[in-house]
Amino acid sequence: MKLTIHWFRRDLRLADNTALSEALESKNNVLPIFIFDEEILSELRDDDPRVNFIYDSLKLIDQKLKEHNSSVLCLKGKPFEIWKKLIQNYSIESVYTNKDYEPYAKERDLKIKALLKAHGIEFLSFKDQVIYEEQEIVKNDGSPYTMFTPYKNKWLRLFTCPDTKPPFSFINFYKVTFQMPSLEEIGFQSSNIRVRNYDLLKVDDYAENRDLPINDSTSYLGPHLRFGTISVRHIISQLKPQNDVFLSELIWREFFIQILHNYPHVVHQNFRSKYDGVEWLNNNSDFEKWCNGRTGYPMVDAGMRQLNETGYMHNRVRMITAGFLCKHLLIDWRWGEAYFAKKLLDYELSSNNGNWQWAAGTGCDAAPYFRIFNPMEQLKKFDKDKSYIKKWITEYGSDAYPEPMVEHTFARSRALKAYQIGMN
DNA sequence: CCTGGAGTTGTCCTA
DNA sequence: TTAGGACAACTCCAG
Repeated sequence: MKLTIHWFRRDLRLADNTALSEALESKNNVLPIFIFDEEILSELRDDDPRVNFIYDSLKLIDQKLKEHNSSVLCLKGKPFEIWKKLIQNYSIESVYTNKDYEPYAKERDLKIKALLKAHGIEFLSFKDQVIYEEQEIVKNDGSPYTMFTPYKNKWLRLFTCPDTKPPFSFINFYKVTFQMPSLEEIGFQSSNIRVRNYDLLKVDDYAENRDLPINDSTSYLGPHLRFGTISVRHIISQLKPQNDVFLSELIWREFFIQILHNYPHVVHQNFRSKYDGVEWLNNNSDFEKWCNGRTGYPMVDAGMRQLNETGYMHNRVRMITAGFLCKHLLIDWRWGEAYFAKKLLDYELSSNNGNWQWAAGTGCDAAPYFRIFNPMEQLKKFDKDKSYIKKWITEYGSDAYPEPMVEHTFARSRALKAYQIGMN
């Protein structure tokens, strides 16, 4: 008996899943699989909360399938080796996936597609993660956008509310129940930090609250978009006309996905080489203070502590902490980017990279280099009653809280000078 | 090809 | 107290 395989990656849901729906319409039974990729996992701590979240999400899918005498086959190893074994053990006709736009994933998929092809197996991938992908929103001459506003205008001009996939019958799943390995068997243990459930109702207050870090008014959609436990089509189909500011943020997400695809050099280099000459100080002990939230600037420290303790950080505070690292401490944005990548539950290469380059002033459509946030001004504006900083800095106001590690005016003019000298 | 308007999220100084 | 301009030009993009 021939099988169709649906390979789950970052689309960890049954509802409104493009590739899965397509697979279930093929003539064969569908075996869903997931591969815990050793090459990615080996970089992580053994209590990484994101692995916990992936595991929990798979467990939910598996439980649902088990109600229908089916299951998810969970494997661990290097994807290429795993696929070699799968080809031997099963009679596979085709493999269905949702497209992934990150450099590592693109390369992985190319290799596996070639491997499958050599065995006469079809590899199909579908647009699912985004509304418009890399080549769909382009300038009239066919080249990609590098500025957000014209990109967004084109996006909105083309946009029609997407159809979500209708519910399906479970009858076409392959009727085998595999036991799911435990988290420990995968080499991980449970984490104290948890991904929170999303709340689409919060989207209504987004525009007025997005600048106020104390208002717990965020939707917490980030990790769910990252791992596909909700579909972006579903989110957008729930939006009202007055949610335009929130929609804008989803368009930013697609803007940076598109930038990463079309300009892959941004992963390691400045989008604008003009700034390649900026000499970073890259002081290790300064960096450590920033990481640990002990800079002496409460807005920066509160943000870093929120990140360290919860895996989340408010949008406004991400800008302030990032700007502080690049401008006040003159530390290479890549250091900060790597730290956020390690800690953020909603870490996404394209957005993280795009926004760090924005903060550093080296990116496409970035903040001008001379725009330097004043952390005390930001505190006055966005946390007037100091409730956010007091929430995260318990020793605030006591001797235990450090003095500012660098004086603002001095750091500001030092940064301006470094950028002016480094620019070409 | 030329042209003109515009560009996520600020801050500081001066009048 | 507050409003306006400087910061620094440059590149992008549509017409």
